[in-house]
Amino acid sequence: MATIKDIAKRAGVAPSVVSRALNHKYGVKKSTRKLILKIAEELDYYPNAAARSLVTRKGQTIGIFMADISQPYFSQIIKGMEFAANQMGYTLLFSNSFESLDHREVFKKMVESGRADGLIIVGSNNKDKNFIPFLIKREVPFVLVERNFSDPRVHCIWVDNVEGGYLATKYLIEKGHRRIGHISGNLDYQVSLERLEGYKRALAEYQIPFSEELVAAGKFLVQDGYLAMKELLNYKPQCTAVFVANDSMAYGALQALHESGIKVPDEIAVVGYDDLEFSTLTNPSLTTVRQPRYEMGLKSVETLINILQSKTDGSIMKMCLKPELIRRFSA
Amino acid sequence: MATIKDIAKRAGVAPSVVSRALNHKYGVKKSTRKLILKIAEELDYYPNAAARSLVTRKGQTIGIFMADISQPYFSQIIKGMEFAANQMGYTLLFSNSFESLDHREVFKKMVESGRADGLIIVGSNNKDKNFIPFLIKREVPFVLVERNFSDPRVHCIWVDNVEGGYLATKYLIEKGHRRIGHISGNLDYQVSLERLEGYKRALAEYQIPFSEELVAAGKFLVQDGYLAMKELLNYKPQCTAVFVANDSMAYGALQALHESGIKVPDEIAVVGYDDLEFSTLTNPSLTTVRQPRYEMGLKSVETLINILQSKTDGSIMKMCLKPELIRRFSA
DNA sequence: TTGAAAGCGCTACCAG
DNA sequence: CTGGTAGCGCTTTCAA
Repeated sequence: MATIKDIAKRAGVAPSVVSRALNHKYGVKKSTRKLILKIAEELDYYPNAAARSLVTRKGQTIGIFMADISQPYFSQIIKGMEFAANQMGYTLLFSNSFESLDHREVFKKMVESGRADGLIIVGSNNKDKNFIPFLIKREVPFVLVERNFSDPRVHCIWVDNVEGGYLATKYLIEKGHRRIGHISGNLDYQVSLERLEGYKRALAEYQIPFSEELVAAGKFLVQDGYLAMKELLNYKPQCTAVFVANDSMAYGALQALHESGIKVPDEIAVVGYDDLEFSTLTNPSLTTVRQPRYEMGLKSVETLINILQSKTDGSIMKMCLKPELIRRFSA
Repeated sequence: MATIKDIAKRAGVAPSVVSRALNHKYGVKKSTRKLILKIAEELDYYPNAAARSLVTRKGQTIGIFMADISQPYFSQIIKGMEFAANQMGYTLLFSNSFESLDHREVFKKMVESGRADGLIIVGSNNKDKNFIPFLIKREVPFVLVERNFSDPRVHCIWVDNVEGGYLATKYLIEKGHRRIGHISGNLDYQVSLERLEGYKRALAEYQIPFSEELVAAGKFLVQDGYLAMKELLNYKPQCTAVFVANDSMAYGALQALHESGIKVPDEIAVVGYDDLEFSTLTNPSLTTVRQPRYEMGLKSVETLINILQSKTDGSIMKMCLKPELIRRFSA
């Protein structure tokens, strides 16, 4: 592996000159730079990341903390992140299954080791309540995705969940439904509460009384949606529509309905939330609320890199993206 | 950030002693080690990865090259990899969308920069034919996943696709089907050819003549399965079953069948390949061939780490895993 | 515009 | 068992 010294020797200059030439900095004669570039090419030179990062204390690397890379929900977020990172010459370092690991340990491995220059934290369901304050105190540059953290020093990008719940429910109401059930997510999570609030807001707007028994709680898994739907079917008079807090649970609900021989959307209409790739493939295809996931990923990385490169005026990014209703055939 | 020197100063020893104590090496008095460990704890010391990797020339990091992290197909492979890596104290560095990038450039960024100690390459559809030979010449430790590369120096882990195709087809035959269609993947890919071969082998075993017109080719996408199924429906006499080379295309096929009002499995039985998570949710749920994806990911990382740590006897791993037929309700 | 030298944090070597 | 020192490959500073 060729080093900067090898190039320097061949070119008959000092290593420092080579460094400057390679980093496109001023202070190198045009002809010398040309020579150096040529030799670097010949020697197939590529800079050693560790050496560089040791002195600059930056590795052009962003640590990503998220619950589970493998969930389809995250795929578009990752894609957006990757796009932005590639554009700006950064590398992404994933800490998968972040939920189940000790946050402080992951932090050490990522940040204290010097591997990551900054962090992006996806999701709101952190078990360590003091983790965000901890990050602030440590003065680590970081951006929160899918979470609006109230501290004014924290950069946040999230989607308006209240609006999403509102859109879904309003759509059902305008289709003529009056008895609308809701399958919520885990009520410990902020997002679940917000989508529920949107649901209530729409009902209120149309003077439809909110009824506790029309709300069944799940934990975002397919199976939960299945069980919750069964539960809702027990209440009479039966609802004619249901707004489900995420697509996975909506798949479960669709299964339950199919099993019970209930026709969708004729007898019961279903609206999901997320717009996963599979939602075009269910039977019937799922009407749902799309979150701009790709954009969230993209923006989060862009924002963080701007901070890392001090290209910001110090203002804090609080970015609330808007959800969009996607009409298909389940409602 | 505390360094090894800070600890040394406080403990009244040399930095080298601290290094040895922290790395659990011999040559440190028990009491000294204890003291050092205590101080390290107090100072919240964590080693700098760049500094260490600069001198050891190892970063405990594995580079993963794959087509697209975000495809559900890869999720289980990644999980297996993560598990093994965590166990052994290694970090995974992903190069997503490897297919569309310049392989040599990714290589530089990963290996020549010193970021990754070794590589795992997932998938067989590399556009750069000479990439594997290039890796061999460079003497980079690497493992191939989902590909049996004939060179005896290359470690490979793959699933027996011929067997998989055979299992699927044989199952249909034993259910009484005689006119069985096949929707293949892109015939440029080795896996497609192999699954097709398994299909032919099963037919031959039962003396069912192979018919070219019963094979329609797709490119592994949902839409391809949809179109291929429509195509197969044009041929009379209609087939009574179809073996589809991956689950995504099977979803498309199911859609086409549903649209045409053809009952599955009564009129046409469908078998897929991969056993994606969603395959339990289709209507009817999909009978398919499961690949041990988690295990592949796990084994690939284990193998590579063993190589990196010279824990092998130099023998080359050629590991062929067996697929398994998962019976559900589409066939 | 160039060069010499210091030093980032760590490990490895060798002498004590 | 311990300590001093060199040096990994690079950037940065300061002097020429």
